[in-house]
Formats: sequence, C-alpha cells, structure tokens
Amino acid sequence: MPGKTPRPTDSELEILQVLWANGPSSVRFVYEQISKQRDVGYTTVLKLMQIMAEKGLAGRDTSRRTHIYRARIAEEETQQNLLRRFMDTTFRGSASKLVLQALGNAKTSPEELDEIKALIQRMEDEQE
Amino acid sequence: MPGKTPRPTDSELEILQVLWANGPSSVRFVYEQISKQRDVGYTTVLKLMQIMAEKGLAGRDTSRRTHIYRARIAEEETQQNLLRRFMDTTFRGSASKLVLQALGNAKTSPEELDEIKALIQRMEDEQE
DNA sequence: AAGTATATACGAAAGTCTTCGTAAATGCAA
DNA sequence: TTGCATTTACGAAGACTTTCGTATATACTT
Repeated sequence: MPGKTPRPTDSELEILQVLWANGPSSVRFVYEQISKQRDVGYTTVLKLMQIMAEKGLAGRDTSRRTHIYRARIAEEETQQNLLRRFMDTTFRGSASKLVLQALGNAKTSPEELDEIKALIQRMEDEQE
Repeated sequence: MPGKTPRPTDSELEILQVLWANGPSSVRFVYEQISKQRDVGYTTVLKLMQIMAEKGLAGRDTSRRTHIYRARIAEEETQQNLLRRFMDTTFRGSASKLVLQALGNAKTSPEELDEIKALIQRMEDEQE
C-alpha cells in the first residue's frame, strides 16, 4: 500500500537528482556533487539523507561502515507528480500555457523541437 | 530597485490566482473562491493576504473599511520565474523533457496542439 | 441607542525544513 | 596500541508557513 504521493522538497530533490543520475551513492559522494553547485555542510547532507530514508524517499545499505543510499522513488513518476502539481498551482492546470512558456523561454535545440513535433504528430494521429 | 525575485508559496499562489483572474478583490471574495476548492478559515486567508502585503506580493487600498487587495507581481513574469526554477530542480534544466512529459501526460486539445506546433514552426524559422 | 454582523489586528501554536555543532562509533596508520 | 580521520547519530536552533482564536473597530438594522 503506497501512501500519499511523496512530495520531496527542493533539497531532497537535489539529492535525488544525484542518486538518479549516478545510482546508489555514499553520503560523501552526494555531498561532493552538491558542493560543486553550492555551499553546504557535510552533516547537513547526511541529515537530509537520513530523513529521506525515514520518509521512504531513499533506502540504504548499512551493512558496511559507509552507508550506501539509493533512490526509492522513480525519477519519471516523481517528475510526473511534481509536474501535475506545479501545472495546477502555477498555470491553473493549463498544459499548453506551461508548454508555450517553457518553449518560448528557454533555448531549445532543433533536435529537441523535432522530438516534440513528432510527439504532437503522434498524439494527433491517435485522436482519430 | 527590485530585490530578489519573489517566491510565492503555494498558498500565496492560490490567492494570487484569484487576484490575477478577477482583479482587485476583498478578502471575503478571495476567501469565497478558495472555499470552493478546499476548507479554509476566513482569518487564515486574511492573515495570508496581510503577509503578502508586507512582503510586497500584494498591495491594498485601505481607504475604506473593507480593504481591497491587488496583485503586485505580474502573472506571466511570476510564472516564468517559477517555471525556470521548477525546470532546474525537477528536470535538471531540460525544457524538452519537461515539455514531453507535460504533453504526454495531460490531455491536450487539438487546438492547443496546433498552437504549440505553430510556435515551434516559428522558432525553427527564426533559427535560419 | 442597542444589538448584530462584518472587518481588521494581533499573537501564538503547530508543523516543516534546513542547518550544523557535538558526541560516539568505526576503521586506518604509525 | 595509540592516535588520527572518517562516518554515523543525536539533538537542537532558527526560519518560514499555515492555521486560527480572540480582541477590537466599524458599519448596519431595528
């Protein structure tokens, strides 16, 4: 029985990104990755990861001295959940408004645009 | 001199949505709109709006007994800021990943898809 | 004028998140 | 073995958010 859909905070998401991108990792490794981007204390990261384990966002192997943490929620599924919520609160549920702003704002490469066009084509085809 | 880009919380965003959609409004009106969607106390909304005025997210006309509040940050600009942050934390900055998930997930109407296709076309044209 | 309804003001409680200091345990090196 | 480095454990402070009870002010109604 899965409880409510988990709502990782920004800090937790920061850690999850490292775990998703690199697989199971030690606290030190995660700490080093995050340190590249901003100042943070080692024990701060440790504490966050411990809490994430308590919450069920992460699991850990404690069989050795250096514990190894792994993400316990899937990347895409989590993104879906967060995206849905974000779309609701910020764009009143309008996917197209969100997409238009996302595309209009960031520089998107031609390849990415093609990818998106292909998806739209597929969606339109399905609708018949 | 604008300070840092404002970061409205979910509750504040909920209120801003009402103000953006309906223009300057009384606390009671905002309270009634939000009440349609979830349970909330009148004084809770009042307090939030007072805090928003302190923070500069909202302005208010206190010339009459019933104060009238208005949004003091623009809708699109705020969406842009929040979107950028969200894209970074949740999608590691990848606009296309976000867009693909947004389209793949929600039901988007043919009209909206056309709109998006048109935008992509425009962007590709500009790139030559 | 008295009483009722509505509005704002104030403050505080409860919950969460982030941060980190300090202590204790564990492994390594000389 | 002794000492040093690394790791986890614990706890607590500080900031922020959300919530609402209570008090006070203002207007309306009869």
